[in-house]
Amino acid sequence: MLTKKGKYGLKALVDLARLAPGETAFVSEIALRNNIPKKFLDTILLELRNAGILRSKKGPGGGYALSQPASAIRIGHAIRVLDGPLAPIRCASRTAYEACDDCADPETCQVRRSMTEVRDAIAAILDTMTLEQFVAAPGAAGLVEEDEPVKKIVGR
Amino acid sequence: MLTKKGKYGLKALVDLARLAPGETAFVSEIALRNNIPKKFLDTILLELRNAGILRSKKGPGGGYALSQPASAIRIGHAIRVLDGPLAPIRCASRTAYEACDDCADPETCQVRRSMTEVRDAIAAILDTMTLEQFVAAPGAAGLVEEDEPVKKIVGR
DNA sequence: ACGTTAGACCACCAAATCTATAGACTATTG
DNA sequence: CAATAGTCTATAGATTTGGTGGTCTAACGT
Repeated sequence: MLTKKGKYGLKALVDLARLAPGETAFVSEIALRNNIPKKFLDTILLELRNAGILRSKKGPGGGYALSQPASAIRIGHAIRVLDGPLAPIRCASRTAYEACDDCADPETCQVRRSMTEVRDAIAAILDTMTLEQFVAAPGAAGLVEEDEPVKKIVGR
Repeated sequence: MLTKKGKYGLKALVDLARLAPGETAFVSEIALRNNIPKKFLDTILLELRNAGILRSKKGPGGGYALSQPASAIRIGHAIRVLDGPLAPIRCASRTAYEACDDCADPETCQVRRSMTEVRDAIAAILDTMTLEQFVAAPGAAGLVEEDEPVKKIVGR
């Protein structure tokens, strides 16, 4: 499950990715633009910063910005930071494997096998997709219902 | 996330699928064979029964059995019954869509777009896989214990 | 230089929900 | 009657989703 934390984090990343290079944004701005509780966003951005995905500056004129170009940030990474492993079950995770206590033999566990398959499918998408693609998406990717002329968030 | 409920349920289904046709099993048997707390399994099997996946009979000589051949039971269905929608986020679900309250326009939400992609990938696996295949798997299916040269990203 | 102040940062708190059980009782059937 | 499914209630613990209230750092005006 993608929790609200993960979701808010992704929305914030999208927001930041839309900034002009070098520009920064305040937590309060991002919160306002995306309907995210400011304080909650505080802790989310902090985690992303500690993970090296964002950088921040204090004081007047400070704010948050991506620490790398959007093309270098993988969605899967951000989600792992905020919500933990992608695998639907721990014993199917490659980055955070942990045996179940109720399974005698993990090698023959059908549940684990199938969930590993699912995990790989998820990872194939999320670890491949960059923030750049993620932001670019309008119309490009698989999901297009109708016209939708984008809707840019310009100034503040 | 696949919760323990979902996991236990799947294990129980595997157990039942291995029975000879016409044969039934007691909750206590299944619980014992799979290291599942009996009482918890009670409620799980009940839900699977109410969903039409299992049938049960009370009294001596009673027990649980699949209500259909294993080849007709889809894993995705069982998981939805026990753990809810497959989609990592509600607004990306096709079977249980629900708009987020913080999103002005679901159509342009990048998070939703990408998660819909993920959902489709998950569903493609889980809604295709039958209990029969699930049980058959030993060694055959996609999971190799060694390093995985797998990782294929087929298009979307 | 120096205080003001914007805004990041930090620590603890708390309600709500979800998870994973347990216990006791009821209903059904051979 | 005895075995076994089914039902109801409760609950401890974890997780999620925030909130409160402050501390720290650095730019800016004077």
